[in-house]
Amino acid sequence: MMAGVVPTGTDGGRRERKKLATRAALRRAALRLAVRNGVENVTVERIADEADVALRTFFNYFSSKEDAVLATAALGAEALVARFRARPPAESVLAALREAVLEVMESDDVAGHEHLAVLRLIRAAPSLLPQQLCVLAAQEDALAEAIADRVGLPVDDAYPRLCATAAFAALRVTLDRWLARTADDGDPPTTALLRAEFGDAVDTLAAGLDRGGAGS
Amino acid sequence: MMAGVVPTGTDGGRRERKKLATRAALRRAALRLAVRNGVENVTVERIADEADVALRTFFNYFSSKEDAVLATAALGAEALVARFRARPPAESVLAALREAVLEVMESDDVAGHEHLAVLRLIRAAPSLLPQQLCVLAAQEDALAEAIADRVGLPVDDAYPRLCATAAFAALRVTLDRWLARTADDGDPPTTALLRAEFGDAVDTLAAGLDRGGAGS
DNA sequence: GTGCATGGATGCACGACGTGCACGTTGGCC
DNA sequence: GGCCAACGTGCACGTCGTGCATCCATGCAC
Repeated sequence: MMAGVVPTGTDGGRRERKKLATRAALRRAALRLAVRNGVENVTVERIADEADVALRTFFNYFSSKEDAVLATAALGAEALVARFRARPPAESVLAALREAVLEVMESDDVAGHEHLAVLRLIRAAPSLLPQQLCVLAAQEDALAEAIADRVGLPVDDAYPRLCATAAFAALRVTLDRWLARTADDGDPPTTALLRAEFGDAVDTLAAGLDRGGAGS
Repeated sequence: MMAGVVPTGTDGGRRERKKLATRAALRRAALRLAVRNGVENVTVERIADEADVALRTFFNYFSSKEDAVLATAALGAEALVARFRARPPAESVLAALREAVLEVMESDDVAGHEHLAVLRLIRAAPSLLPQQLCVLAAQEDALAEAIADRVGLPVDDAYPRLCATAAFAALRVTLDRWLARTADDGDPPTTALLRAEFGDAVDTLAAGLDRGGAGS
């Protein structure tokens, strides 16, 4: 009965596709429930029900509900590193980084909207902060490697790591301030504003971070 | 019978002192057990026993065993901010920060040794990483405020936050690389080496972090 | 010193979490 | 069709974290 119309799928078989689908369903269920009810008021059992799998199955994919919610954030961070790698090699590190950030935030795919939701969620839920920082820290490794490739340094050099860490730090601060305006003002901040703010932060890093003391 | 020789203690009464003592006992018990048996193999109940209090009492002071272990790290971070504030106002931000870090690491008080133990512990126990990053993030606020005071900027300016975050990021990278040498070599790395490494990181931040692409 | 109010320590109970284990089912492959 | 590996599921168990009621030490007023 038409078996094998898509012999093994475009990626690697039905099994793989089902796994991916289950993981995505859990990730989205977690995000949806967390946005609707607040992270604290969501149980893992509820997430599993929403994704129509058993409680036990949830733990085959994520180790906690925070992990599931932040999987969306992790996707965004991975996308950022990928875009950074795709920037023209002639661009300087910080310029490529600035453009990569804006590409991700301006992208209209579903992941972009979900990513924004997670960022807002983290601001409202301090219990997510530790794991989010951990997600960023994990991507720092990937970014450091990408930076090392770009400038032609060995991966164990100090510069790539320092640059990657500082870059994510700047991104975190900028996003935090940008999102704070969302809370204050009614309308969502524009990507143009984000471009300006993150551009300033990057310029500050590029120009040298030090300043004299005593208000000079 | 000699009541009131130390009328209310030097700080604020017996109650206050007992609370502080219990908190310190729990903090140290958690650290000691974690170092000896590994963080994963320590239960909250064991920590409470070691500190000679009830299990329930533990949760009156800390919300998790990670919290208790990292309380030591938090002390170190607070000390760092305090030393930064105490540096001569004429020093630039990054110079004061470099000296403050070295002061903390070179201080011979007990807290210094405990702090080192925690740092080593975190490297070996990924489960502590999220909360450690959270501890640092919490101190970023205090450091940002101190930086704002030093350079004479309002606390809601972007520079103090960016600088504080980047500074902690640099500190984290440097300490990580410094501690990695401890694992490789047999002997513990010297503070002189730390001074050199963190000095380099700070110089890099001060000189401007950007670099051209294409290996130029 | 005596009684009283307050705040911390403790025990208890309960829901949630996270994991090891065994079993059934399904997909992949000959 | 038949075998095998991988996945989903239920079960049990230890741990976690918290609300609540209770007991006791402390500090205070007199």
